[in-house]
Amino acid sequence: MREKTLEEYLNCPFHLAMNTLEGKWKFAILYVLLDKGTLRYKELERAIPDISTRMLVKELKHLEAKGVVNRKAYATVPPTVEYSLSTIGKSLKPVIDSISDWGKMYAKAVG
Amino acid sequence: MREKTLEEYLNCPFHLAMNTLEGKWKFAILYVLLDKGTLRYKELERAIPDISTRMLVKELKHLEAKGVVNRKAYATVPPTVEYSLSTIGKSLKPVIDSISDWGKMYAKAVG
DNA sequence: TGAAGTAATAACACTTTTGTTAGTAATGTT
DNA sequence: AACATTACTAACAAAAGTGTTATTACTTCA
Repeated sequence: MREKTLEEYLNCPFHLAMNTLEGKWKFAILYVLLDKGTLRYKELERAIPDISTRMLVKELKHLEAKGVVNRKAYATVPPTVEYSLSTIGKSLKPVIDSISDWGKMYAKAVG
Repeated sequence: MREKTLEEYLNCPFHLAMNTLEGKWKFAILYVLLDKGTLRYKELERAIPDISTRMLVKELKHLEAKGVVNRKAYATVPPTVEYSLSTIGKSLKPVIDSISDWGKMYAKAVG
């Protein structure tokens, strides 16, 4: 069997998925959007205590670029921008549940 | 409903599980050990091209400390140290599969 | 006129993660 | 006597991730 290159390791489906899950804040954003559906930027900020503007904007842009989050802007004053999960974003739910379930199981197992 | 604190966000089951999955190399280590069962340190090193000694040692220690990996040392010369997955480590397989499956699906969906 | 509100952006600093290079101990093999 | 082998360790450097602070534009409300 052929050796896997570093490229293949890092661009494998696992890491592709991890791109939308890893880091300090992505889970919180996905969790809130899964729970609430559609939220304005400010509502997201309030729903995720302690996140900085910088990180919230950065992660939203990242998730939008990946097609996981939808962004809709309205020409109001003050501005209105709504964020929600795309269809593919919503499909992350069972993955997130699988990860969380293991975490619960692990917490019990190790005490 | 009470507000979640930052602590609760970061020590939640999701992030607890992510501790054993995230980063550049943990997946490769888990993947190889799931596939091959038990491997000596040097065999792991050879099975994961481009990983540095530093990172391999560091991640193995981390995973061992989390109870995910077992380490067994023999008093030979040169040293023999065998690594394998613990029972709870093996239980990560369906989680890893779930993440990878989403990655495959995503790759098809976005082209 | 001035303050309040929303959705950002930019510059800089700090922290965490990862990489690089060099080296160690012990013994069997050449 | 020198060398290869294994499983590491330590010091330092670079890169990536995250945090802090200040600032913007526009309009409505006080």
